[in-house]
Amino acid sequence: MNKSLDELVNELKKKNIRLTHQRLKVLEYLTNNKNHPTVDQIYRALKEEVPSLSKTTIYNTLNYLSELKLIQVITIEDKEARFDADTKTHGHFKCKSCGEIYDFDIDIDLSTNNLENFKIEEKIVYFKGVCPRCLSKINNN
Amino acid sequence: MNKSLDELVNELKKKNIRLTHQRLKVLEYLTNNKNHPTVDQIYRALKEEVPSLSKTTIYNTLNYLSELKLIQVITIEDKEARFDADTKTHGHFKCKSCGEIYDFDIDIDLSTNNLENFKIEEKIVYFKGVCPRCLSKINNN
DNA sequence: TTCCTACTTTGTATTAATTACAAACTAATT
DNA sequence: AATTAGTTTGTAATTAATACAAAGTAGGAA
Repeated sequence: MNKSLDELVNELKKKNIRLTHQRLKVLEYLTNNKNHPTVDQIYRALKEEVPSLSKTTIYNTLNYLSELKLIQVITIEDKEARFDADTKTHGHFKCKSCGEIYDFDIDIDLSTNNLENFKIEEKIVYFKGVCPRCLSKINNN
Repeated sequence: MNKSLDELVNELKKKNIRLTHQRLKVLEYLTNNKNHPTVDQIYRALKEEVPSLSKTTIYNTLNYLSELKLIQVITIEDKEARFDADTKTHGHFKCKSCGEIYDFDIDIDLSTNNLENFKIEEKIVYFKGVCPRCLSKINNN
């Protein structure tokens, strides 16, 4: 689902999860910035508004929210984790040229494999290549 | 492709890649152990036969071989990279209960998404859940 | 409103995978 | 056998992420 901030806040309230200023800010940032930010990006952006903010809090909050399935972790980069407020199953495409990460729909049924007796709980799909913008740049040179 | 050690060695020779004892041992280990080992597992296994072996060499070799597309890196675990001598596009299923990683075929065409103008070079598919062995254990308790 | 307490935040220290680097070594050719 | 470009090795550095304990606070109780 692509939930609004209000919907997310209501889910937290329903689950009796303490609604701290920091958690609200992180959720707000993620719902407003769908560009799959890293911990460091979130930290640097929020540090201005919340000067006391600690990176550990960002880690705590993001880990907690992803346990609660309110956000999604993306590890398409080997090094740094990225985060996505959109928790529906969808693919991520990483452009090897500009580094941008694009969402894409997985409209086919991925479950028809040789995994008959497996209980599938998560489907993670990452594609890598070159995005249209970078392709057109290359072609115009 | 699921290549034999000989085939891999021939590919290295063809590409004029220096055939060191260490590289051969790493390739040999990967072709004999299809259980997606980590750097540390490879290191500990080969250290006995090649006492001088350094972990940096393992990293160097694995990075080099994956650049050459002779092996595949699996980052289904956030922490540690795993390696696979099978370079054909296939999925990896991780059992959340026992940690085992299973290969599975991707027999459907994954390219029919909203990625019309993208140049797709790599398709990475990770599923997570519970494997049949663990499921039957749970059911028998 | 004030108090209380369990939960949260924060900063620092630590962990652990990976990379950087330079000196010693070696595969493959001359 | 000599040469050399490329490789291995060990140590040090990097860096994302976690552990931990002290200080702070949300939210309910009195």
